[in-house]
Amino acid sequence: MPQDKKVSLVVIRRLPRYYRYLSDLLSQDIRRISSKELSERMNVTASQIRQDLNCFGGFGQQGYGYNVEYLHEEISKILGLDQGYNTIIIGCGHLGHALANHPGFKRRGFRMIGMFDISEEKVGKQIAGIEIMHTSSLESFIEKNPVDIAILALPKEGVLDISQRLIASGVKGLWNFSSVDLEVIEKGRVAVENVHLSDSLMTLAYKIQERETYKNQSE
Amino acid sequence: MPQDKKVSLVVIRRLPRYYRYLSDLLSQDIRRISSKELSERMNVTASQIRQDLNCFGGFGQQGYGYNVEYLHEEISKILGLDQGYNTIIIGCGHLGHALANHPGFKRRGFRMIGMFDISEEKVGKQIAGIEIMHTSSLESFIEKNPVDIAILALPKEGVLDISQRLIASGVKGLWNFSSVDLEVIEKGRVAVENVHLSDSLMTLAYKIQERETYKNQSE
DNA sequence: ATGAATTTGTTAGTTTTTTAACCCATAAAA
DNA sequence: TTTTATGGGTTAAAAAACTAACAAATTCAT
Repeated sequence: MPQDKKVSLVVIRRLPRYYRYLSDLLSQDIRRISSKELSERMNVTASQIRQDLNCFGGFGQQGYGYNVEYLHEEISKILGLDQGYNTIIIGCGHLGHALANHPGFKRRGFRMIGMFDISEEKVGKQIAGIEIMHTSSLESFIEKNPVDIAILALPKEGVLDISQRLIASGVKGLWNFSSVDLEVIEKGRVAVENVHLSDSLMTLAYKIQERETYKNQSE
Repeated sequence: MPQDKKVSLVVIRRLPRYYRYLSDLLSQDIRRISSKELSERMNVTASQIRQDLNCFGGFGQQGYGYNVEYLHEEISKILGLDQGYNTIIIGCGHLGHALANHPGFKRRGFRMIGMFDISEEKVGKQIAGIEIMHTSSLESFIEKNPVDIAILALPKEGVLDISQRLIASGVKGLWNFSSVDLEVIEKGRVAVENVHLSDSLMTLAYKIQERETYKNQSE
């Protein structure tokens, strides 16, 4: 039964992980897998896997388990990876450069069709085969080439202005690498996914500290 | 009362965000803030802020609120940002390059002291003022220069081997950008924080899809 | 073909996380 | 100085997330 009510974000965030493990299984030529076996590989409970998948429908078979290829395909549909997304990058610093060259994206249907920067000296150069344009030509570009996703890899000072222009131009999703919480500002007007690298690093610092104190306690 | 029992990771993951907002307040010269006011800025409940902070102690004052500078300082201690961390990067591709140049890290006490790559032609070159060394000299380097954190920015094929060598050398934390779940493999032997960029992008794809269907429904 | 062993979908129970409510200390105002 | 309003800490209630349990469907071995 296909998705009677809104699925919570914690479940959604686990789907890419399932997808990843299923890809691995496929490349090992494993054709079927039970929730129990998968749960051991992933270090989660089998219950959770079954619950998660059943938010979207019954993909398995009693006594058999899940067909790896089928489930892989279904999750890709759920995530919308079969849609294809025209993607641009705003900000061609080191990070924008790295993201443009990230191998995984193209493979999953994210087509890089434009790169933008505010620096005159970068404009005209190429990154990953794409010519850098000046940010001022953002609107005219999007008008000719519909854009689904914009990757924000620019300093946070410029983010607010740019994101408003992007939304006005009809961009559907923002992948934000700057340290502002865009979803708070643009609440509901666009899909936002933040990647707060600094936050993640701070979390690591905490985990290290925690581990040290834990170690000392058990001595 | 200082931390009677283990604080859950969901709370920890919110701390960097509080820290960020407090930094902003400081730069605006705002000296005090109530949980209510902060909750409105951050789009969370005031209850949650008070609960979260009280996991670590009473930093506020009834009738007054929180002293921004003091709270900012305390959170930085909780996260362990006052410790200082010797950090190396493994893998000097585009991503390693970008991370080496990330401005926020040095400011928060993460000292980049070494970069490593397996490619002979990269060895000897400099990134962000640091000379790239060959991965084979990893152990001898760490012996002379104690390393706290290693940033893994190499293809996943090499990650398992490298992480085991890092752990054996006494590295305390791994910041993993490859698409493997290190914490599953190295369970408990080291602090791990994953940044799964592809997962994040897939989540964005889902959010876009969800928003579209939501839009259609309300028409 | 039959029975035992699997293994899912699903429901019920448990734990965790979030939100609300309230008491009392402190600050600001009168 | 007294009064009033503010607002944190804390406890209690509600909601969300997770785990366990089990009937029904299927496979696999004999």
